[in-house]
Amino acid sequence: MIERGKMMKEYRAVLKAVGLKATIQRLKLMEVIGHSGHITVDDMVVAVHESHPSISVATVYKNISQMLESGIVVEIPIVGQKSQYELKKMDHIHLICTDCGFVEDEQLDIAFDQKLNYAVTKDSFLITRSQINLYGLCYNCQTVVK
Amino acid sequence: MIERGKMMKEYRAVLKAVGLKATIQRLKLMEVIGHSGHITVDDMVVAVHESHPSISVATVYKNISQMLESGIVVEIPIVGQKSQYELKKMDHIHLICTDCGFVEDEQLDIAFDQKLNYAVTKDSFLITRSQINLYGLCYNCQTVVK
DNA sequence: ATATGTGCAAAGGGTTTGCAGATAT
DNA sequence: ATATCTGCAAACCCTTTGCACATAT
Repeated sequence: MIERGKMMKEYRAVLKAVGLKATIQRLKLMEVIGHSGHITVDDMVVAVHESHPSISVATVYKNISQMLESGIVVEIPIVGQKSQYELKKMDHIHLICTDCGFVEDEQLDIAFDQKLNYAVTKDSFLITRSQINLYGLCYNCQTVVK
Repeated sequence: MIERGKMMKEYRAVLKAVGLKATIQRLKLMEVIGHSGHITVDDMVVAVHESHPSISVATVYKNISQMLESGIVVEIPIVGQKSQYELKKMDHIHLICTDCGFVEDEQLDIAFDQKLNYAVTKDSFLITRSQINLYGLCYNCQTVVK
């Protein structure tokens, strides 16, 4: 589990732990993802280019795939939009604004967890990961006049 | 809200209600989606072709878009897979098997709803739709020896 | 009658792949 | 030293678009 805003050294350790070499491209990528919280591939490419203009799109894709496989990055599929990606952390809820697209994290509390376990028992379904997305309007988009 | 297994006449009414003409292509599509529960675009194309071989892929895409816009069909984005689509019904939970890909519906109960409302109040976030996907292993994939 | 919808084929855009040269360990 | 990684460009999807013909109302 990685927390937001970790520094390079810690990303190095994370990569090492899953057997991936700590290349500049990978470190920049993790920095970008960690800093943003959640981000699309396109935005990753743009952001990474700011500090390392020569990184290729292919490299970004290859690395995202590897990081997904190794579990250090997680996909957030979103209705009507491209998926976003985030560094692996505790399961939590996403509040997704259908107007501006902003994604906010919300802690998944204990009562919720119990609820999830209930579903397990009931259906003989072994849950390994929960993905809770609530779509609606963020505070800004509720109040701003269009 | 549409229930699974409605017949042609009812699909006609649904289409009329949102101002879409009741073409054979659309009726077949709704039938296929309704019958399957949840289905990918590719599988829709295959299934529709069985009863109506001349329907074009472009038509399927155009119709899915329109049905999403008009709200009679809903997208289910899934981690690491293509999105699936279902006819609009009450919000519910999806149990997604990460092994065989099977998607099962689970009723969203009242306690859950209260929880969602709590998030609203707390964050001034106006929820319009909830999407809860639980990933794991279905009963079959837990027991089958590989 | 006419506004919509369909099918075709071409265009578009995002993602993947293969390979030679570069890099981390 | 060498297994792994990067960048490039081509290949590959899946999805969208434009247009002439067909269809639902």
